[in-house]
Amino acid sequence: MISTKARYALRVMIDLAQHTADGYIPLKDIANRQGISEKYLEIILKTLVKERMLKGLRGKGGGYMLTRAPGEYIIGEIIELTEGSMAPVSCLTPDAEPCPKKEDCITLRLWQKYDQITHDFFYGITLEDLINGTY
Amino acid sequence: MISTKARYALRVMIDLAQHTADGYIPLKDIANRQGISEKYLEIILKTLVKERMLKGLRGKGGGYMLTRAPGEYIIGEIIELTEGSMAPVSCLTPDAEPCPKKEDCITLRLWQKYDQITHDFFYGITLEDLINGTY
DNA sequence: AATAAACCTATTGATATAGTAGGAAGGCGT
DNA sequence: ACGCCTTCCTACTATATCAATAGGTTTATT
Repeated sequence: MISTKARYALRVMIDLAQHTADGYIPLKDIANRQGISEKYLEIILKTLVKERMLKGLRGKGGGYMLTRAPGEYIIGEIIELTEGSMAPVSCLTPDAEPCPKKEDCITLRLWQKYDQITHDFFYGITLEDLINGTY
Repeated sequence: MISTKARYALRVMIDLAQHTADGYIPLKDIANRQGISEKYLEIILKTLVKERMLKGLRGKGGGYMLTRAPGEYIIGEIIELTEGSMAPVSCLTPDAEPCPKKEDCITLRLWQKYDQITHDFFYGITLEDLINGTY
């Protein structure tokens, strides 16, 4: 189940994409529009800034702003960034130690296939697609 | 992320399917073969029995047994039974109260599509497919 | 009667989630 | 220079879920 962190992140990105013309957007505005606690959003935006998904400017007239065009943001990237790996089982996470039962595991292929499907889906859609519904 | 409950359940079902000729299989045998704690497996098998996925027989010579042919078990059913809904977000679970922002929600369609893909994948594979690799 | 097995209720420790609190640092307008 | 606004940073907390454990009761077979 995808947690609020990734869902909120996505909603923030959409919000910013819809207000690119307005320059820097304060966190307060986003939080109000989206009905999310300011303090909690702060944590989420912190990671997005750290990963250069968006930039923040402090002080009066400051706020947040996208660093790329909406079409350049992959939905899968945003989710993985805030949520961690989307792997359906722990043995398929990037940092998982190789499973000793790997060769005999009948379910491994199932999870791998589902992992692939998931990846293909979320990496085939951009923020622009999401907003325009072209997917 | 799919939890151990559903993953263990699947492994138990596979184990039982591979030993259908041996009559009732004691929990201890399954736990030993799969390397899972007996006590924890008990909890999982309890739900599977309650939902008629398999039947248990008490007493000496007892154990667990499938109630259908492996081809009659849908993987998605087994997962949902042990894990609860596979919905990617809480607002898409069967018992979710209708979201007030439903009409404006830009991400709703994304989650619905992914939910559909997930459903199609796991409901298109049976226990028999899983064992034979025919999927 | 002894034994072996499923069945049942309750408890625990660890971890993740969602959110809160308070302040420090930086940039802007007057 | 000063005050204001806003991001940035560290730490804390309550709640829920996950994974597992413990101990006992019932049922069937030999």
